[in-house]
Amino acid sequence: MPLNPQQQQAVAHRQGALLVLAGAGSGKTRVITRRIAALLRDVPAEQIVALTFTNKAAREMRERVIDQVGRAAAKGLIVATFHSLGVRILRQHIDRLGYKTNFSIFATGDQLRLVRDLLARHQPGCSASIAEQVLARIGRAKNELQRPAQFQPRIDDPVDALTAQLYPRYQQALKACNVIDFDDILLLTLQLFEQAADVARHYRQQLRYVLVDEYQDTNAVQYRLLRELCAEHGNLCVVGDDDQSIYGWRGAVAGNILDFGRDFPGACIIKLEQNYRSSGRILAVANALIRHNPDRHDKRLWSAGAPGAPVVYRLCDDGEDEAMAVVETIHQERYARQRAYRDFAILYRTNGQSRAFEEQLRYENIPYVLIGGQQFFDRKEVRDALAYFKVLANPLDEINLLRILNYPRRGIGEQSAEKLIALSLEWQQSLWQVLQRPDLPDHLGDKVAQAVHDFVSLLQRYRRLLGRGGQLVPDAQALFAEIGFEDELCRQAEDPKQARRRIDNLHEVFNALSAYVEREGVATLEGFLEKVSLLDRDEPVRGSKEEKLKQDAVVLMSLHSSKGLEFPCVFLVGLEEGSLPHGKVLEEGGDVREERRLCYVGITRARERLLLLGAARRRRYGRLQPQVPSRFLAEIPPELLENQAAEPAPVDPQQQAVRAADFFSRIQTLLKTDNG
DNA sequence: ACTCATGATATTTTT
DNA sequence: TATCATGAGT
Repeated sequence: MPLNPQQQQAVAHRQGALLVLAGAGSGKTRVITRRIAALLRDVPAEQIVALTFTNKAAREMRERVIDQVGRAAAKGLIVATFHSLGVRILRQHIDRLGYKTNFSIFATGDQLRLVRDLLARHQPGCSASIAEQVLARIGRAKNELQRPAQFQPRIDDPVDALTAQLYPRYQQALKACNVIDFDDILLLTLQLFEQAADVARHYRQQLRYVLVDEYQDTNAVQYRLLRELCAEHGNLCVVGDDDQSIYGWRGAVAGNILDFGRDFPGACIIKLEQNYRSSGRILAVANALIRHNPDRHDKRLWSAGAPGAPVVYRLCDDGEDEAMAVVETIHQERYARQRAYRDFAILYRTNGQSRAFEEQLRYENIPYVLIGGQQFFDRKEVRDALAYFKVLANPLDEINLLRILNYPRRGIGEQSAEKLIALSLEWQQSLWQVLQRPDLPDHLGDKVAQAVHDFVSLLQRYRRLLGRGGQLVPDAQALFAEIGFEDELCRQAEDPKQARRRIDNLHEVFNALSAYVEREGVATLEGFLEKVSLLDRDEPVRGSKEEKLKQDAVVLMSLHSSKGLEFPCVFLVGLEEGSLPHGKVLEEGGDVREERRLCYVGITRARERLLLLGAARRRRYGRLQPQVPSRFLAEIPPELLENQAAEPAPVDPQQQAVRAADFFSRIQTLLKTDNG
């Protein structure tokens, strides 16, 4: 299909700043990839950098560029996430900021544990749940470019007061462990550019054409980073949609995209308003809703296609009724249009809302996948396994060292661990150094000291092995066999099934490791950890979002997760005050506009059919409460919606036969797979 | 060190 | 209402 005039204009643009306002479904990715392909004809590949927010987006973008220009022409082109580019730069130059270049990256679990430890040490008797709040404030401060010195606690805010105390200590502790957290990746890269003029100059000269996808999601640090990068050449092309800015709560600054014209005077601004995804009726609803937001780049999505089926709003009695209505419609649509299960998505505001739908889908034997919730690399056994890897790569990582010190149990109890930490503080030595001291028996007793000694020599042995370029996968497996990791998993499990799952998860880590080894020319533990901690897994791991979306199953996910995806048939559920817009936002005087955008994102996921649902009553925290329909419904002119009565549609016999057939085929597949 | 009871708490999560 | 984390008790 040829490009439309606006798309062509965006592709052809060369020098200076360019903002492409790409409405939902307007062929944004095509424009970026075509533009990169066009640039590659005039500019050496290594001077072009395209930045995305997800590894998946980066991977897809690179693939699509390669499709157009060939692998050879794309060689040297940088397509990366902000974070992976940051890590790449930091691995080269972070010593200029006083860290060692073998720094490791903390996952949120590691961060939380550190904050808890600090809290226990400096503010004993604090409720533990406060740690999460403090960590969130630290994260927000970092996203807003506030280092410990700049942090301004709001008066009369106890969490802020605590954060002001802990933030500097947190940052010190990270540095002492030679560790950086996620937000540091960007913050330290910026700091590097600001403090090391030669480094900044080097990258400015190397990266002469900068492209950014999903610009509406950039935060203050990313914005500054881009300014630094483009300070000389000014060749910055950003693509995004202010109407789809839904990460404000994480520090994204919608103002970045709104003020682009002012920030980069002379910038060219192009709007992509032709939509290639949704039916006319769906677009009409989307436009009607988003009009209610002030402060936006005015856009009006339009389609050359047909108006399509009516958009339905259905007010249900309660949550269960809502779930039944959804399932009923799935049956009808499958019957009438021969749709696959994967054509349907159920979108909600909060993950907790999935349950009623899961129950109903299960009851009807409809296959479904849940996206979100606990991620693979967040599971305890996986984190424990990774903790070993992290310590082998960076023994200064005290948090993970403590995590594995007595896991699996080896007789170094909590008392002894406390003692060791105290000694480390007293002697001003890292924990790793303390563990290696010959005089430990004097402080811990012989038995414990022996256990510590065995632990240390185990780690040293494997460190030496891996340092000499041993076989990554067999060595790792040998380590876990030696420490009895799987035995520990069995011992802790409540039932054999759980044990099996956990062991499978552990094996999945090895699979990921060997996939990494196979892919990479020079495979190192550090390299693997980097991939893992940036959530960058080239092979979609079992249970990942990519993997799940491939199956033929109804998809359940939060509105946030749905951004960037599309489905023939979308159910947007829980359209009630308190759910969407979310109650927390209403209570705390939050940003209702962002909730509106969230709703808009949900609507624009639909290609052919869109159903909006809500309940008149809902169980909330165990109480049945009356619900008020979402204000967003009132913002859509009634003539654009088909109101459906609450009573379920009568079931016709033929349809019932289809349902029965579905049921039996499910049973059969179950029987087949269960035989083994 | 493990189990059980109690009580607090309850958004969204690209890296 | 469900979940989780913590603390008392074994």
